[in-house]
Amino acid sequence: MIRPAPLTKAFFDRSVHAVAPDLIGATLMVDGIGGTIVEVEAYHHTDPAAHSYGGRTPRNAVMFGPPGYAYVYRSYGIHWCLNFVCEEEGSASAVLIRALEPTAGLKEMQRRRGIDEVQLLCSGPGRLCQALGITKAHDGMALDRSPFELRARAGEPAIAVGRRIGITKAAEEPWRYGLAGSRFLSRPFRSQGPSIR
DNA sequence: CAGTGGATGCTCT
DNA sequence: GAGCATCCACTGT
Repeated sequence: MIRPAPLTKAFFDRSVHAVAPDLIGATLMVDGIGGTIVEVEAYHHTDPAAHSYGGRTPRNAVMFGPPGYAYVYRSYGIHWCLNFVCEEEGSASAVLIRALEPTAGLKEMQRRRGIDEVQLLCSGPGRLCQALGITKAHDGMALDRSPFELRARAGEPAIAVGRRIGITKAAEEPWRYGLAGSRFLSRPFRSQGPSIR
């Protein structure tokens, strides 16, 4: 059996618009718990919706560092959100991880989330961070080392494209990517949507 | 289902 | 003091 290749820093050393769709179908684990990435959003440094758009601050500092690191921030005072920092001409871009299909550590995820429904364990950026135990402590950690474990997808899945969720600036940009037809998305994509691959 | 509003904390102006 | 890259509970069909 062929084991999928680990995602190295070189994988993230590309445009965020290339990395984001390539993450669909990849495996994300934290301390052995996680699943398949089924939904992400790209935030380019020239994008008004990106946290880095207004320049470097203490919160977004990791985005201005090298690619292949986790950027974690607090959302609405309650939730954590996980991003993967990418390279774009030495600037500050990142991919927001929005949903996983849980495959490993279901019982622990259910305990952390306080629910049993597998469908709702990781279907949303806040939910998946709670399920995987991601907090501010993971901000700035390398993605190619423990506790993170990332593996490339096998095959070429059909990828749905649509507008990003929950933002007001540049809301019309089609920079949300999902595994077409997945039951684990945070929200469905419009119809079959425009699809790539 | 769709729509609404509250919880809650931190960052930046 | 405003504004969130969210989630959940609740309402009304």
